[in-house]
Amino acid sequence: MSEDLVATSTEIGLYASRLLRRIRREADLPAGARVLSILDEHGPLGIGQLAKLDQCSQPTMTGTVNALVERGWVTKDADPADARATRVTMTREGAVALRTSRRAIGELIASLLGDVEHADAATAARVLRLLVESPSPEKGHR
Amino acid sequence: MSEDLVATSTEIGLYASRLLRRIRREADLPAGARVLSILDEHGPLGIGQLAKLDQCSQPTMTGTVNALVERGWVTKDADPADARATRVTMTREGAVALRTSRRAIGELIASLLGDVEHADAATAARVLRLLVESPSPEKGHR
DNA sequence: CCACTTTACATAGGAAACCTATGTAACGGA
DNA sequence: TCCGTTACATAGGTTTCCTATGTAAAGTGG
Repeated sequence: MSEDLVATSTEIGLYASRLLRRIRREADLPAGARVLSILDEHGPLGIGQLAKLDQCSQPTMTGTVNALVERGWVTKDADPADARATRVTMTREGAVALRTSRRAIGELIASLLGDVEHADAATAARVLRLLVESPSPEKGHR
Repeated sequence: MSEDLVATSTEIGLYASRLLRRIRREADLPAGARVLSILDEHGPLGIGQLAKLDQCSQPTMTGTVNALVERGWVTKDADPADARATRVTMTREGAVALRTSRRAIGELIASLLGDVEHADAATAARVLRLLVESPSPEKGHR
């Protein structure tokens, strides 16, 4: 593995960390925003499925979803086929909130990007997506 | 402002958020790692200067530095020229810890990158750096 | 049809990494 | 010398995550 690549990767980690704090401060990226994104993409899902897709623990997702319910951005209904399960569905207010949040963050980042080539921004987005979605390197046996 | 650009920017924000959580879980990126990076780049600095460079509040930096002192990764000495100020200096153990942490994160990300072109990874790093370092868009007056 | 495991969530408790507001002591200029 | 500024420390709170564990419904083998 090239030293250069490790160095570049280190930078990505470092800057991602600072960027997130900046977004949290200057826009406001609630934990629930990610969940709304997932529901927008996949439609109604259960708590466990949401947790898996967002790569967090199930209790964390329970809490996040409850917070979203209180805000009126999603509803929790019983799954008719399985009394244990829950179906989390985005409400119309949730869809509005998602659009608003996306726009705020998008515009913040776009303004910070300044005169960066759009193609370079797209490359960055693609690389980040890959980083998030690629499976974990197996450690040890498995 | 182009809709496409806003969409790309939104993705960058979303993926940065997920990436950071992934790094925290799979490598282990202590809050202090960023401070060590800064000290490595700039040499000994005061608390306030560190806070400014890391873009966090001064109390947060006080806490982070104290934690680093407890771990033996930095020392706090009085500034001989100013009794109020503190000089935070990285120790040899801190330098080792920084190298170790960088390597762990770098290798994690590099392995996740898989067969992404190195040039694309470098572009992503450059874009992220810009996002972190470009000044805030002025909101309103000043 | 009755244990027994598994699955889907909920609850409890706690840790990390931030923040704002405020206090204290030294510095520095009028 | 007085007073505003600067450099930190402290207090107290929030957000976002975690592990461990409990509960109830759903499958499953005998």
